[in-house]
Amino acid sequence: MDTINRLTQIPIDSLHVDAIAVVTNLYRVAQGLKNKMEQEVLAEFGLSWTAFSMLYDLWIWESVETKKLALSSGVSKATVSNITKTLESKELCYRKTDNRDRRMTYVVLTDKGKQVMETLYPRFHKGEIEIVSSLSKDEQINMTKLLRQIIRDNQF
Amino acid sequence: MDTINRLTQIPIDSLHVDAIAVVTNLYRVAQGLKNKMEQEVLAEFGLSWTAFSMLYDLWIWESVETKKLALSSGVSKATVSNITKTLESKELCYRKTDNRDRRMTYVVLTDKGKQVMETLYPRFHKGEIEIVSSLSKDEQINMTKLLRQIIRDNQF
DNA sequence: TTAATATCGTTTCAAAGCTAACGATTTTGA
DNA sequence: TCAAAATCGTTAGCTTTGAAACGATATTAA
Repeated sequence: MDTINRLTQIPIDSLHVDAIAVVTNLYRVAQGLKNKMEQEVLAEFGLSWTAFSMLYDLWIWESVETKKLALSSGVSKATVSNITKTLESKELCYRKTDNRDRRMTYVVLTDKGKQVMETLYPRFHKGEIEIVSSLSKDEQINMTKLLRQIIRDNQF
Repeated sequence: MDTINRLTQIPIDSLHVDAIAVVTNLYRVAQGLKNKMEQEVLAEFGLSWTAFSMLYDLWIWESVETKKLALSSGVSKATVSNITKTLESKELCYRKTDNRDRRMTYVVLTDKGKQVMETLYPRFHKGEIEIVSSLSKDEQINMTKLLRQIIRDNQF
């Protein structure tokens, strides 16, 4: 077969249609996920998806290094700097430089931040459940397995 | 069982851990995907992920209504307006108002835009393949099936 | 010891992105 | 027919985002 795709000029048998489908649909779901959550849950609290994601980390770990926040949320350290500044102005967290290594900064959750998460999280979780309720429990587990495989191999 | 999660105060049997895992890992992969592509492929062409996504639509359909671009990319119409403005300044596309309904605007790919896509797309596609190569062909197909299920049920 | 290198977080600047308000156009309904 | 409502894309004003440059601190190497 020497059939050539009209647009890409790539031979059809070397065009990985399945790979395209995975990437396209993956991003579409993530985008929909983010938009839905921001509009239906987070807007009321004046939080962006990333801001929530950081607050969540702080909720779990109490205090987290700036660098770890960036890695965990998949954004640049500049973004972490900006967002924690916003969160700090809302008194949801504060910054604390490490005395042992004064280059490092810890971000710490305030009591107010904790209270916000306690009322916010149940609603967020409800949204999560709604979104993936299209899948059975087994399908959810399988999906997670495949996603983790991608994360591991690409070091995301 | 009346065990209560320490943080959330939600009874453990009503905390849908599988749903959390799906959402978390899904977003992480999408974010990694976007970052990798923007850094390794798109940066060289001065294009963002969304800008590329729109150019791709234009490449396939030649001309697309602004509204459809927004839906397809999952961004607001204001963003489409901004990005097409940027693309227009780079002479990769131009705008054309519909004569039948003068409220509507079509975005059309220029020859230069077409040329850019012809050299850019093969590289982008290579990146796509790399990223999902962790999965077998069957796993890719299965993943797409599950993702489409979510998209359909949530109307993403 | 001290100069070079590395690491960390912030700042700067530009683009991306959203909501809301707006003007222009079309459709609807009385 | 013609005012009210709906629809479309842009603009205004804002936050988010990242690359690069920057200062401060720590580590390494000679």
